[in-house]
Amino acid sequence: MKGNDRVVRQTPERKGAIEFFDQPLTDEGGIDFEIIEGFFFAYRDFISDPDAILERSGFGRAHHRVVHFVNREPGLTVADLLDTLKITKQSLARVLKQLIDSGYICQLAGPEDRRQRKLYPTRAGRELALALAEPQHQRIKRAFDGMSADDRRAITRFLTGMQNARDANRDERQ
Amino acid sequence: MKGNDRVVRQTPERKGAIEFFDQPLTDEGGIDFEIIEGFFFAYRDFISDPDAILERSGFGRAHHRVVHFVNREPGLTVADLLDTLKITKQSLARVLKQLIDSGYICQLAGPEDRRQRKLYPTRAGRELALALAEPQHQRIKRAFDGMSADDRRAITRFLTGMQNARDANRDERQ
DNA sequence: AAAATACGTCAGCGTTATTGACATAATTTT
DNA sequence: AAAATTATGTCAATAACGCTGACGTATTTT
Repeated sequence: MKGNDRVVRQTPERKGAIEFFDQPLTDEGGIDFEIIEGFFFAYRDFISDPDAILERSGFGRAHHRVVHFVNREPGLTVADLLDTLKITKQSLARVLKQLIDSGYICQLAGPEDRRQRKLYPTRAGRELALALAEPQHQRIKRAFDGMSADDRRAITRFLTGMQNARDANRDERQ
Repeated sequence: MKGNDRVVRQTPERKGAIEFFDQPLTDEGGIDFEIIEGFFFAYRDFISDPDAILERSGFGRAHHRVVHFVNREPGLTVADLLDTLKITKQSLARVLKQLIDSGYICQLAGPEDRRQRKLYPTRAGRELALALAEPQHQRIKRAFDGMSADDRRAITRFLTGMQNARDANRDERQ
């Protein structure tokens, strides 16, 4: 942190000096605040599109993720899904149950290991996934507008680079 | 959606045919599922860094956002903050109160309009904001590693393009 | 036969968000 | 000056989504 040049002292209600800062935090230590904020706003707006659709079905973001990944990889097991989402099975339980009960996802016992529940989207489930992806696709298309192939590759690289190393060995959760 | 080539029918427990899809959703309608997922994973991991720090102080993500924006724009009013965060004042209330009570943020009546509460970070507040930004900065640096200036510009453009148009006229919330 | 695994479920809790209603102080309008 | 509006604070109830702990059941592995 820089020196005290940014510090101001005042005595509100005559109750002893309170030290506070009145200068914007901009580039202390070369930190990319623009990117940090840009990421926050971009993600929030990105997620708000499907939110509006989900509301009509009485679902939330958690349902979105489940529908998305089950469509992306039909036949994945509950354990696979937990591993992808990094949540507990108790958190998944309610959401998954609702999606199954509403007919968006169905379960089939694993052919080799019958303890497993392999998850598949129904037609409604596939249509929901597509409907939810559509506005996000449009938003991405708009953001990509006028960009070169190099630029687009850079963005994919960036998104990958921002992620934690995809763990080879699953971490064991409860 | 494409034809029925991806549809499979089975009769689990002999209870009538259930239609489900067993092929991964990949590029239906040219949708960028990689980017959609990349954004999800990237943001989740990006946010997880400060989470670990916040936990120690007993704070959450909501506190993070408040501390961040108050540091970015000292002297902003409660209304400004609500407008930036797009949450209700009731949601902000508890979080802001905790930050004030813990000495991270202080309030001063507006000099022109004394109804306003202008928000400023204390020294602890500034230090917290910097501590929270640090791991995010490192992550961005890592993702940017080996990228050209053009590439980096593309990413900034992308993050801006993904955002909703910054509303000139505030929407009135409760 | 015993242990481990995959999954489901009950019960309780915390954080963050919501809506609605109302209070207070300060400013603006009439 | 009185009335209306504005900025903020607060009480109460509710919901979504995550957590931990504990236990049950079917199936597979040892």
